[in-house]
Amino acid sequence: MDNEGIANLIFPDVKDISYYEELYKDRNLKEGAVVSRFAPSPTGFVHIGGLFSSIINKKIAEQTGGIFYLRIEDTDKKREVENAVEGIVNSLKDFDIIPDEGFIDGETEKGDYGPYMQSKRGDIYKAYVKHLLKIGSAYPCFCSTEDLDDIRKKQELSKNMPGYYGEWAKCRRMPLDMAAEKIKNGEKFVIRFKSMGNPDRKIKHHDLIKGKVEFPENNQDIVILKSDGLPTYHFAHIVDDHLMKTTHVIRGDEWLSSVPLHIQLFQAFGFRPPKYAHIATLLKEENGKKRKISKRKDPEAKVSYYHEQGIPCQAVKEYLLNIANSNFEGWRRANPDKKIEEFKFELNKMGVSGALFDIVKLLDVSKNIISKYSAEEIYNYVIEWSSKYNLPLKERLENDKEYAIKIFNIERGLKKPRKDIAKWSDVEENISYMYDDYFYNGKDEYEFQKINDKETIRKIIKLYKEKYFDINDDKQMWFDRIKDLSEELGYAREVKEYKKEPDKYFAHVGDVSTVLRVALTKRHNTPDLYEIMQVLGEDRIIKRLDLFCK
RNA sequence: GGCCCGUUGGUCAAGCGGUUAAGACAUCGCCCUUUCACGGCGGAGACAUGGGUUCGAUUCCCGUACGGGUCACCA
Repeated sequence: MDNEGIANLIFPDVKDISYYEELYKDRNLKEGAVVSRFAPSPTGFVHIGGLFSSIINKKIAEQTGGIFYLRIEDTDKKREVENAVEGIVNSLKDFDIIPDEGFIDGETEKGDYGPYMQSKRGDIYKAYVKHLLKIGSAYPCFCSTEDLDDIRKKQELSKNMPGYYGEWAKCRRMPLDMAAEKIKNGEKFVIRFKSMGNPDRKIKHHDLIKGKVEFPENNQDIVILKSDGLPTYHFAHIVDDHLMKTTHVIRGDEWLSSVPLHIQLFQAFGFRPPKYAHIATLLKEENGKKRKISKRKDPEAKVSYYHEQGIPCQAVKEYLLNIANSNFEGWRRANPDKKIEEFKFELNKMGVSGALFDIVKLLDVSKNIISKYSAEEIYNYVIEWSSKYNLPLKERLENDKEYAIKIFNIERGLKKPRKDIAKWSDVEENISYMYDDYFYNGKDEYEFQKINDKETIRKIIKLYKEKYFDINDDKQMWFDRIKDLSEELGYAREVKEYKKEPDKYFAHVGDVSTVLRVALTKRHNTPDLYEIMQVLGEDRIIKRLDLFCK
């Protein structure tokens, strides 16, 4: 029995790799075009780190005139989650990340280099495993989990490097006849890569993000085909990225330490490895310590979290882009109206160590983005958001769209637009006082500021209502009248006057208008009171003022 | 523990042999002749640490500490 014999025994009906090498032609792309991919496992919804990675992958492919594709890595049946592919595609779509190839919805794939789902590529992997078997670079291993545990324990005791390698790799030296015998007897086995690496030698790797990295050569005989017949990640990566002509593998840096292995596998086939770029992990702070954002513990790990909060996708994207290339912020300031696509992204400008995900900063980015939307756009976004997360709000807005838009239009569209909405979930609270049911059902315990004596307040409001209020006044007129009112009641007409002679007055025009503001909105911090009153309209105003005139 | 990688203000970060060590978020103060927000101006706040190399190190080298990653028939 020789290598070829074992190969044929294990895979009698498998094609030669030359078939696939023929089938998948080189891509005909212009010089420098990058072929990149996002390759998640369908184990649930997209992780913020996954989004980060796909934004970068997409960007690089796009700006070089290349291809970005979506490949599903579903070789672990145990962890698979139903409908996850659809979820992934849709999440990416929300962020405007549309793959050029691969899955474009839950089940449809496009492109000439598929299938783009690993579970559908079984025969391909087998062909490549068979090839390795034939050339003596792989072998069947019959060790059970118990055997492996046993080996590990012995290694721990003798302080040897753990793993399946060298003298510990007993199946590596098994006579082929014996292996054939076991296979014929139906014994379970996996296929391992026969590593020729020597950890005393170093391999140098130039990572597009991390720069020069040196590792000992890999000497582990890792499993390439599991006993269920599916490949491990490492092996699938080699075969898929080779066949799909990936030029740049841009992935999380948890993979950095497998680079020696991957390069070795490419070499075993005589394939040219792609370029690698390893992205630093997104971290969060907890109890003063940094740690990886975890899907299980942290709600913000899930991309859906931002959706629920009503943070626009554009904001999340721009924030992430800023973490990736910190010059993005400056570019954005210089080009407030340009599309993200025009920003020139550079891998080598990425930070090598993990950044803390700063939600406060994200909200600031979001605030700025929202401030540029028109009232109509805001209305539409809020309707979209609330139809999923706040139905009563949706009904309220739709009941009187015109009124809602007037509210959103307050201090908007100016050179210095108001920036008080950071996320759609802020909106309800933000506009509540513009609606009577909220207003009258809200708390009655609200503070007037400087002027807080009930009788004085009553006097001011009554006089205002009877003598100085006219909904048809323009802004200047309106304010002049409040000044007149202030003067009539003995308050300073101008703030400056008051500051000059603070002893002469009890309060100033600002304090008087605060009384009106609080009476009309039950809060101190509101946008321009004149605009608010214009939107509220005469009836609502009179009714609210009347509360104080009894 | 082995092997990798990293450590510039509270956070994200530029700088990479000679700089008053940028900028943004957050924070504080003042101003914008009504609050808040916006905007403007200003303040406070940093090169983990010990050794080298050098005329000179935040920048280069070595060690230490701390942080992260990885060592599966998971990806």
